[in-house]
Amino acid sequence: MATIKEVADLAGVSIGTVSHVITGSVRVSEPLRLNVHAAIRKLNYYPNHIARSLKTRKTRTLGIMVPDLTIPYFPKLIRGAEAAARAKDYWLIAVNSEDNEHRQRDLLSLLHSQRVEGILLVVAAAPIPANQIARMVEGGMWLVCLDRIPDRVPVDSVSVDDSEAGKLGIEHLIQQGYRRIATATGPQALKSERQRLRGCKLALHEAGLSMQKDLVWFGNLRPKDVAELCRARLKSGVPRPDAIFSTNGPTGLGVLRAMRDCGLRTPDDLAFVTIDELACDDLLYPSITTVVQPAYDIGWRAAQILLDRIENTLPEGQSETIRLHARLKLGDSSRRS
Amino acid sequence: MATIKEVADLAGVSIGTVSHVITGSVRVSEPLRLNVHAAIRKLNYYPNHIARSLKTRKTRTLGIMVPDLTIPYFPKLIRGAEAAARAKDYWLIAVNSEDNEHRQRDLLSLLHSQRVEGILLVVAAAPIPANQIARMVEGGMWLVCLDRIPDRVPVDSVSVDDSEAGKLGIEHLIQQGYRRIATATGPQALKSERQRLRGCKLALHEAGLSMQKDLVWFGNLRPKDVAELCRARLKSGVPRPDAIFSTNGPTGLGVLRAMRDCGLRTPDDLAFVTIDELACDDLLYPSITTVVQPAYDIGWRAAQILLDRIENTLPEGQSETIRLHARLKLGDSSRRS
DNA sequence: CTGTTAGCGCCTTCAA
DNA sequence: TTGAAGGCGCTAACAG
Repeated sequence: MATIKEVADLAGVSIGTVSHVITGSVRVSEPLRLNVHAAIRKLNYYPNHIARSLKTRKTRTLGIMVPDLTIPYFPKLIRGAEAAARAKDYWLIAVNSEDNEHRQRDLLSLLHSQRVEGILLVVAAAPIPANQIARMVEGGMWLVCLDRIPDRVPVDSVSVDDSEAGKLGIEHLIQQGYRRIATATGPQALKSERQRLRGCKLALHEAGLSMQKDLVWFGNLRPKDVAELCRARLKSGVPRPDAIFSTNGPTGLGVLRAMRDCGLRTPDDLAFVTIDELACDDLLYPSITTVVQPAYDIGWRAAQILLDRIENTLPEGQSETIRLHARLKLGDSSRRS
Repeated sequence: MATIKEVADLAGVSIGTVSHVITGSVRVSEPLRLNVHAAIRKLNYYPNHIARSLKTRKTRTLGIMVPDLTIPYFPKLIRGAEAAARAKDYWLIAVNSEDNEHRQRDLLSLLHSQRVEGILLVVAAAPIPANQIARMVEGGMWLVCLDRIPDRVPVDSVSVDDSEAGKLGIEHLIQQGYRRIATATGPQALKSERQRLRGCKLALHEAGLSMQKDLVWFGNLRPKDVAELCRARLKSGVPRPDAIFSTNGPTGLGVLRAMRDCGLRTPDDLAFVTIDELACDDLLYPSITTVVQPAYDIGWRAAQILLDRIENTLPEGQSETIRLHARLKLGDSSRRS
């Protein structure tokens, strides 16, 4: 691969001049500039970012780590973050923790070693190793948590207002006349899931109902597992709920599969609402009522904060906490039966 | 951020010794080794990959560029590639071209500048700038094309056997008794789409049918546009097809939306088959018959080839061309009506 | 305006 | 087994 020296030799100038042309930091006379550009093209020269970064101690690169690219929510997050990064001439590299805390640790090191200037992190759903994050921040790396917010770690964070999202869904079901509402939720290691569940409880209480123990179904983020769990609940002797509320997308998918497997139809047999849009939910018949998270915005806002941190335009010593509103998208699955 | 020098000072050794401990390339006595490790931990030291790469001229990093992370097919590709990379202790960074050729050019430069050791590329669907790719390869960058294969560029490539995939779908519909089959296809700038269409034609001919001009619907990869196109076709005076075959996922989504909007049900009103799995297609009612591409495998194989190139274990001067088989996944949407 | 030069942090001979 | 030193390719003073 061509180096700046080869370009300089071919153009008959010094490497300094080539560098000036490339960075545009110093004026260079037109003829030399053209010479240099010609040489660059002829040699198919690409500046070595690695060397540049070593020198400037800047990479203009952000990292984003998500648990699973195949959950539609995360690509949306990434697109939002990417747009914000690009607008400030940063670029974004994405990596995948697969909800594995060891992999998360390794990838955090990797990103750190690659000297990304900041990290957008959706923590892995494992028992969250708060110290991984704390160490990172102490190590001088800017970090913004998205979507899933770790407990007890003072760190910038952007997510949907989880409690509100849960409340929104349950309130809607209550308003539609449902009373025996089951809640299917994900890993309680995640604060976001706990908060959503809290929102559900709140909504029930405000309506003079209580959250029945046998109607809270603790699942995980694997639709297959959730489906199995739900099939058991839906088949068991006890009276069926008249509605199911799911606190996240993958869990919701599992619920829907279980309903299909049990031959139950929504909303005729029981209503269904979920937090997080399911892929192609508009094509499902009947369509699904959804508490929509502003995924793109969350990614965008988080990247904004990260960039502000990097460029030092945010007051230090206090962390930003942004909670965006969820929105109810009505479908047929929660029609009054 | 701590440097190797600080670690050396704290541990009371030279930077050479620290380097030896880290790389493990030279034996270091146990006590010193422990000293060094203690210092590393105390300083929260992360080796600077940038400096290391500059020195070793190796980054152990692969890049993958896809057009759109929100199309479910691509994350699967990425996971496969990531698995293969990880197995050889490489890591993979993903970027997004948004099917924009300018962005593709910039990102290719960026990846090159970042000195990734090879690139997995799903080309943007724009009029494919073959010279972008050729230049890259001439510039000494290893490149493997996935899924969408550019014309006339000798480059390693891995994809599904497109013609076969098209043939598979149409043959199935014919076998189910459908005769008036419309084909909805994507951008013809993509060789893969042309090949798939060719496969369709082939299957029709072999069955003694011909491909009618008014039954080939040229769409794109935006479901919204496709839906509009299809609505027009389905409403127009001419007799409706008795089946629709879509040559890719996003196009297929558009077809389904159009059918829904027109109040047409599958397979009662017309049958439907698509290449590429739709998200949660098992939940759609009725379920969709799909020509499934081995997405994970494609990513995996492509990364394998790329790594083999990098490690120089593949004969030079000829390019690998891998075509994997598609598989028919039966659903209800193509039941004999 | 152009050229020279001193590192950025690390790895890797080579010598001790 | 350990340390010293050169240099990877580039940028940013600084000198000319």
